[in-house]
Amino acid sequence: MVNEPDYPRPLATVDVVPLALAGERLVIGTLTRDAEPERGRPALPGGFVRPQEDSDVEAAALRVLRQKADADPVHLEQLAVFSGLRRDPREWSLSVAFLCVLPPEAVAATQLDFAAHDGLDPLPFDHDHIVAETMARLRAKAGYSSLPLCLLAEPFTLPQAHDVFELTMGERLDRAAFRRKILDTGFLEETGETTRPVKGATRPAKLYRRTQTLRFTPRNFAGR
Amino acid sequence: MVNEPDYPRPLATVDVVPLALAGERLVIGTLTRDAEPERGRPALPGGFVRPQEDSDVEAAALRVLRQKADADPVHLEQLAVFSGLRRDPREWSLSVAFLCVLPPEAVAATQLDFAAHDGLDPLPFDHDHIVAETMARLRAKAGYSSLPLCLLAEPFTLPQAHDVFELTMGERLDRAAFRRKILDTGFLEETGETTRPVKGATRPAKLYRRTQTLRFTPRNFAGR
DNA sequence: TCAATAGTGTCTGTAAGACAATATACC
DNA sequence: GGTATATTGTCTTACAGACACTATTGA
Repeated sequence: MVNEPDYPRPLATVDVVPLALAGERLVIGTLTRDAEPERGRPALPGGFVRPQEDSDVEAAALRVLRQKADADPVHLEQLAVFSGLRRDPREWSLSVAFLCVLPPEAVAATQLDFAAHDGLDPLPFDHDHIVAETMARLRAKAGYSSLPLCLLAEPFTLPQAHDVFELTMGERLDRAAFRRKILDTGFLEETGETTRPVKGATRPAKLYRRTQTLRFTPRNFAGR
Repeated sequence: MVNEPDYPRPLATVDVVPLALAGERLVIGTLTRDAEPERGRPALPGGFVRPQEDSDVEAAALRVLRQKADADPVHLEQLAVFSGLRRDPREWSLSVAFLCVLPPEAVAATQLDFAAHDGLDPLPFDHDHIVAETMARLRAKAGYSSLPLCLLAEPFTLPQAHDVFELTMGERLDRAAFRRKILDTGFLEETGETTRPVKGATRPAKLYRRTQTLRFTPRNFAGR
């Protein structure tokens, strides 16, 4: 398994798609590249896998985020491997892409430049493709997991949760149905606190935090 | 992006989890390793990524399957990347694992040794872990995709489809509900033929084949 | 009191699960 | 007709979507 002298090793990298909530917008973080190729252009944060430093590829992604962007994710998950000559035609490479959720504070507090996910300027390499797959994954998981909640700063209200689900799914959700369902899942627990009305006179909302589990039981295709 | 002389490149491999249907059983294919380490033990088919031969990691997986196992998959999809020192403690490596569905004929016609997925002897490296994640993925996708149909030889009957979904999901499915749903999805088309009764006297069943699309719309968490 | 937002109750249609009934083959 | 399997019909229940109603705050 270890010796295969005839074959050169491919370049192995990680690329991170940093997602965050900025007001009413879902935004994606980029960094201006400081090395060739594509030096000076914004691109997804990424870097080489360093076997001597990184215990695994997740650790490599975290290192890249911390070192290059000064960012700490709420959630990080493998998206897929993108490989071949697509990225840099000069050399075959293999990149493990990660979907990364940052807290809303990160929009102001990191080295990243954020832009609306649907208003990004074209990115170099295959990064547009990686972003598209990330958005598809996020939307899909909004259908059967609590992933969108990671975008919110805790504690949050049910209307906020409702809004972030609408945003990530890209469709209207009935308020009453949403509340019933998400409260049934056990993903939320009340903090006991409520908001104090900000703008004038409105009813205060109960505050919640996430419970541990990120996922919940998906519905079955063919019944039970 | 290309030059980073200070850091050695990790070993990049692919590992394939070959799934097939053998009678009433879901089986997994292994090969006896012909190289160190773990020489002589059965393990998942795998091999090095060869940038000069393989256009991407999917191509690498296909090459490994064809060259080492003489097998041609009906379906191949990335499962995840497993990385670090887990596999071979002697060297950090990065393996892209693939879920692979073989047709039932492959059980007799390939170099692979097949064993029931729940009766496998312990495999070397982290292969048991990879198999476990594969089975979880298969089960999950049975809930919202037509993936299990790839396990069947075409044409097939609705009772056969029903059985393979029960098998992959690990639970009983109501026959009538299953038929209603899967016919609604548009994943099946009638061939116009029917089976001829094999054992004595039974009603013939209509025969179907898969339509192109592998996936269908998942149900939404929070409604529409 | 009003305005604004949070939260609940109720009706309805759809679809899944249970299960019985019917259909079609060969003996 | 009898048996075995395929296929369909029906009833019930659960739940999502629609939507209106109530609750709670500060002005």
